[in-house]
Amino acid sequence: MERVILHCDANSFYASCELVDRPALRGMPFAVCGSTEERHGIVLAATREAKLRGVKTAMVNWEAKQWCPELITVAPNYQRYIYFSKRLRWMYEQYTDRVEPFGLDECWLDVSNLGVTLKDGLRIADRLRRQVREELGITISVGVSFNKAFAKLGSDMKKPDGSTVISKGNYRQKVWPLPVEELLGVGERVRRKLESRYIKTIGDLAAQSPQNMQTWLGKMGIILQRFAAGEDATPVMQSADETEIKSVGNSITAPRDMYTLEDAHCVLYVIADSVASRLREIRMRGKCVSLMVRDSQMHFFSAQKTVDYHTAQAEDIVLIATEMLHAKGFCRLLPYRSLGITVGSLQTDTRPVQTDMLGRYARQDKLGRLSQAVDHIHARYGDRAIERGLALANPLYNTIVPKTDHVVHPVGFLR
DNA sequence: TCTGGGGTCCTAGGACCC
DNA sequence: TCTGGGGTCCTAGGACCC
Repeated sequence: MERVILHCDANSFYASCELVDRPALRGMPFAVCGSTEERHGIVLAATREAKLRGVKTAMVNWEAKQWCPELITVAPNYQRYIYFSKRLRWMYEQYTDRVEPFGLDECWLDVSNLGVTLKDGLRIADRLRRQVREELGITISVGVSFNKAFAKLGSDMKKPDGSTVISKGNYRQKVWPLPVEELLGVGERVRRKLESRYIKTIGDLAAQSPQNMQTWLGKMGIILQRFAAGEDATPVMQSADETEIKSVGNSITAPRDMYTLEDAHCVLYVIADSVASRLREIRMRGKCVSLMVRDSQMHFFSAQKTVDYHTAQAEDIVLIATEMLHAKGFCRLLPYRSLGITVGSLQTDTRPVQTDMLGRYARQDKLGRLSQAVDHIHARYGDRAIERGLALANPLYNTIVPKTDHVVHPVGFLR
């Protein structure tokens, strides 16, 4: 039996949520902007009008101001977006338990368990759109198809509030003429590679042999060719099986370049504090620490180290990161534009911890209790209620707040 | 002149172990 | 002098998504 899959995409999600909360913005040129500092901030969501006019919506602030000097910038309110995202998902789950989120504002729904046809799928899509509009005050676009890749393409076709069916009867007309980069999984690099082989449309890609694609692009090549040919068989995941978190990280482009190791150390502490506290929030610990450095020429470097214990303590993370910074010769890269730390190889903090006689266990235990106390104080009296001495010593420390400024909305890709 | 942030997956080479 | 093979883990970098 044919699958019936919907892809629902909320339009200009951040901007739409802001409009619901702040109707005064209606008709005004505004954008939700991320990051603390004007110089490095970025427009996260432009007005729907900009999107409709085909103006790209992810750009740095100065660029946005050039487009539109009277632009009103709005700080993001991720708690609200998460609230809207959950409401949306709850509405989708009234139709099926197979709802797979893709970021905050997109979901695939597999409704084939209801024994429906694509035509019925379209009716569901239209009903959903109306329901979302009436109950949440935002609009979604929906693609209806027999696989996930085409459903996603469909949801891009009638914006800001429409449904599109891509069936086995019409995909050759509707999908194959599209430029290849519209396909899920084709970014700039892959597009260039394909173009050099005269593969410009999704139809061109569908016509390639899997063997050639494998040679050119490896595993990804085969997947993409299947997507293009309408042979994507990847399932929509059950709502119940939450994807496990595999890593937690933060990175920061500081308000000014970091010229000294003291500056870098300070920023690493800010980042490690944020990562560690987020790890403790989700009750995880990790043993693989990776360090990311970007120099002032925007060159990217990274290194990682796996240690033989799991931790959720900023002190451990900073220590490991700093060791790497020196061991890999990153000191020579100063000044830095950005720094980042990610902790992976996670396990839950309920797993038993190996004790030892070298004092490490005792130290971990002590640090654990200390940070627990600090977490409590932060939760009760705010993040500024208790701070590191470093905050007094280096003004850089207080200018960046990764945990609240740069919020998480992971996108699991091609599982 | 100004170039974000968080996360996942893939790849290729190397180390290590049995 | 002659120098296996497979599995697993680690590492650095690249690509993609929103």
